[in-house]
This record gives sequence, structure tokens and C-alpha cells, in this order.
Amino acid sequence: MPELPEVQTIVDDLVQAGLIGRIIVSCTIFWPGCLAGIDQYAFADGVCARRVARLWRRGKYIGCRLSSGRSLLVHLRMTGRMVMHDWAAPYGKHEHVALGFDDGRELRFYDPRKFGRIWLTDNPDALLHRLGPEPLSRNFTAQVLAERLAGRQRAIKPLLLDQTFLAGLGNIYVDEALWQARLHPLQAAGSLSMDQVRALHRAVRQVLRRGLANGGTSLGRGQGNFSATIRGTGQNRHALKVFRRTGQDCPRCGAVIRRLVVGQRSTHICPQCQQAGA
DNA sequence: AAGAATGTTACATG
DNA sequence: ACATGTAACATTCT
Repeated sequence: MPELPEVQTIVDDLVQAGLIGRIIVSCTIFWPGCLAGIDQYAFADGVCARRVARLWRRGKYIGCRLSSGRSLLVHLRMTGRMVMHDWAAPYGKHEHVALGFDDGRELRFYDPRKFGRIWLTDNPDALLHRLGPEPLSRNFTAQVLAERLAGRQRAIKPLLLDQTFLAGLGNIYVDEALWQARLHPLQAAGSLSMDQVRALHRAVRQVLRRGLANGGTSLGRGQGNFSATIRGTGQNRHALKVFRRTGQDCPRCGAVIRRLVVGQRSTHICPQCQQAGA
């Protein structure tokens, strides 16, 4: 669930919480399986007594540069959260790693489905360099998008979900962007007209910015639903036009929204606004 | 109440 | 290049 707006909301929350400059004084690991390519002892050793120097986001990764020069990378996958508690707060069932800070708080990695992963690495770029462009960066122009789409035979939706093509989009924002741009998810990526590319470019950026402004999308109240570190649930669900609105009316034309499956992912479209052709 | 579905991604196989 | 299937896992939905 956490896509670019959700991950950015979390990073903003962590900065807001004053994490930068804090020193990690303890590390408790309840489920070592979430640590990627490092054993729990080396991990704890590698983070303790280090200061948080920088927090950032790239795609759906949270980055945390430590004073040692190494960086933590966190990918929340489907159901991961970063939660903040006083160190004395009892541990919940799904809290797998806890980093204690010098002000008595603990940042805990919570993930009921256990798909999320944490790396500790000298070279975060080794993981991040494969990612496509940042959709909200200045460099990501309609022209760049057009160049990346050119010649691709793949359907546009699975391509937009491919993190090496464009970083940060997931199922929710792809469906929303395609609706906004009036594109059918199965249209061949390379067949978009320049007008369609421009519309898609604008739509991607607009739905992401709106998601961010709304503090992310939380779909329900279950344990796996998105919740940021400070702000909690996001309000962007109310701004969704098609995602999980099967059977309801398209806000643009009034047609009934349909659900289909594209590349094994549930997909929501307005059959009126989003025609297969061009 | 059993079985299916769930917002992600990596990998394996045609 | 691309599509498809699978696996990781627990909870929620049907």
C-alpha cells in the first residue's frame, strides 16, 4: 500500500518528529527475517551509537543516513509501517525491529504481513540505481516520459507499475492517473500520442501531489492499512475517482466504474472515459 | 467456515 | 521484451 505519497508522508513525519540529530542507543530485533543481507548482531552493532544524519525517500524506499556513513533503507512493501513510541510502551505482535533514541523514544518497524525489508548498507545506490525517474522531480518532463515509452509494446498499466520504468507508483495511483488521463490500462505504451503522453505526465504528477497533500491513502482501519508515523491515516481515499469504486458512478461522466484484472492486479476504470483504442 | 483476495516485489520460466 | 506464475505472510473479505 505505501506508494510514493505514503512513503513521503512517513519521511516527512520522521523529520517532523525530530529524528535528525538523534542518536540510536538501542536496537531490539524480534524478527530477524526482515533484515536483508545482514544478521541481527551485525545490524544492531552497525546502528547503535550512530546519529541520524539525513532522511530521504527514493521511489518507495525510506533512506536514513547514519553518522557512520552507512545508510538504512526501508521498504514497507504491502503493510509495513514506521511507528513511534516511548521505549517503555509494550511491544505489539507485529513490531519486528525497534530503534531506541537518546530522547527515550523508539522508532519501530511494524509489518503484519512481513513482506517489508530493512537494509544497512555502505552503498544505498546499489539498491536504488535500478529505479526509474522520480515522477515529481524537475527532470521528469513529458518529453522524458515520451522517450521512455517509445517503442514499448507492453500495456501501459503494468509498465507504470514497473519501478525501473518510473519510481514510486503503485496500484492505487496508477489507476487514478490512467483515469485522469483518460487512458485504458491495456493500451500499448508505445502507441500513446504526444497529447496522451502529456496528459499522462500531468495526471501522474497531479494524483501524486494530491495524495501527498492529503497525507496518503488509507483504505480502511485494518492492521494492514496505511498509517503514517505522526499523522496516522491519510485522507486521500476521499479524493479517489476510480480505485475501489467498482459499481459507483464515474465522477466525470456518470458511467458505472468497472473492475478488471490487468497483469494479475485489480484494476478500476470508467468504461466510458477510458476506451481501449486511441 | 473454508477459501479467496489483498495495496509489493523478486525471481523463475516460457 | 514481455507475460505469467510463484513465493514471501497474516488478516480481512466473501
